[in-house]
Amino acid sequence: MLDIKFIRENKDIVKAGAEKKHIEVDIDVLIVLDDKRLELLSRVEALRAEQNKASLAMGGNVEHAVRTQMIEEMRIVKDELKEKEEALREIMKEWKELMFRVPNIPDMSVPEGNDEDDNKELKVWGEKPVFSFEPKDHIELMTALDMVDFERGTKVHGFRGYFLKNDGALLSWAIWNYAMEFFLKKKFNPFIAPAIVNKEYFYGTGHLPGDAEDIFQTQDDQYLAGTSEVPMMAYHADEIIPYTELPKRYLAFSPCYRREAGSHSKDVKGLIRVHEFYKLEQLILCEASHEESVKFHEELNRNTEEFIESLGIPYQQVAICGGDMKGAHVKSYDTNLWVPKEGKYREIASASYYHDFQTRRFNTRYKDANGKIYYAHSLNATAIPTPRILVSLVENFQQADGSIKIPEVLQKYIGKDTITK
RNA sequence: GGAAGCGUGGCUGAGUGGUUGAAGGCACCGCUCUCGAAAAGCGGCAGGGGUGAAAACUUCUCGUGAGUUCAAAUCUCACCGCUUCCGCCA
Repeated sequence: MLDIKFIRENKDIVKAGAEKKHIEVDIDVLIVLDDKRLELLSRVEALRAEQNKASLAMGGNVEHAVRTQMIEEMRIVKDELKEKEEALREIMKEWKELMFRVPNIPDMSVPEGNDEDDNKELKVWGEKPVFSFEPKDHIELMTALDMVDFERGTKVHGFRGYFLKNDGALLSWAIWNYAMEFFLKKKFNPFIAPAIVNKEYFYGTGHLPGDAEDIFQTQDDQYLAGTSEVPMMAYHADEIIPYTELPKRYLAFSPCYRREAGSHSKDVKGLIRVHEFYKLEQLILCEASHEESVKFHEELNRNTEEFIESLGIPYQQVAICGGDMKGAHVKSYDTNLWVPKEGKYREIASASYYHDFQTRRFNTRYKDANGKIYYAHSLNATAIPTPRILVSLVENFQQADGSIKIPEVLQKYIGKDTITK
């Protein structure tokens, strides 16, 4: 959410931002609506002031006749007040809907573009493996090694279902344990977050109203979070944090649920795109400074890079272009891992910052050294998602005999150096 | 799931229709006193919005929402949450 005052004073910047993101929203209509809102608001307040004044007078000793007359007068005020309040409510409904659709302004450094094909490659790391044999995909590899069961997964869970089993399960635990140790060295507080979250908080992160189709819903009007960003941002909703406690640095683990509506034909097989997965997420709340946001954004992104580097998987780093960016984001980097069988990089992690766009919606503020109150800045970045990471892991480290070499850093967590039959 | 009770400021706790945004206490921040500290005394201390250059004026918020009333923290209804007891349960 942007500040309505900012929107009024910086119409052109806001319009240009929406345009860069290819998001349609009529700022002029919003401002006309806001004019009406302010007009009604001041009338409502004037009427209330009258009412309060009379009420105050009537609290004291008043002659009966005067009192009766006052009540009569206030009846008229009341009728108009009711009418104006109703009108204001109607305006506010429309106003809020529009305000939720106004996107955050992308940073100058965000590349122009329409979709993910226009994302800008920033760097590549690692040597792509050269195989002396025809490499297999992760489905074939993991099935042969009895690490995964898609057939029964589909039987039990439905489309996109899977069971991880044996070394597949152990490898997942190894990654979680290693990742916990790795990221906690970066001074995060570890959390396990709920995935069932009240609907209102999805507006805070920007997942609603835009992505409603992609979110599972319970019969109690709670939604299943597709990332712990939602519960972790909601954690400090409606709070004023003392500046001494900033920055807040959280490493949250949670299951993640995504309906993948609209991607029915994409990645229908394997572990790339599933409805239920697990993710360790980095999240930071910091003071309201662009420089701080940029600093932490680079840091979070670098953490992810370092983690992937320690596993030894080749990756590509891209800056998300305007047209591929979500409404709430100021800037995003994606980390894409090499998938040998597909011969391309696939997304594994995403690091973004939001300035105070999310915290305005969550009403998460902090008090600085002078006692002044500001909306905090928020950032988040994937630490590691499972099981998607297994795709690149097993495909890059497969051997001619179908076994999989375990990256050295993971070996102590799984107790072996190779997964064999 | 059933029953009873309860939701007031950072905490505690008064307040059952009219100068109550809310007494008192604690915590916190200034100042006085002191060599310093403690104690004591004095003062300050919620957040949001509107108009305004500012001073200031004004409005909203006592779990949330709706209602009754000229007027609601106080009355009514619904919802949410908490506590205790029973039931069920990893």
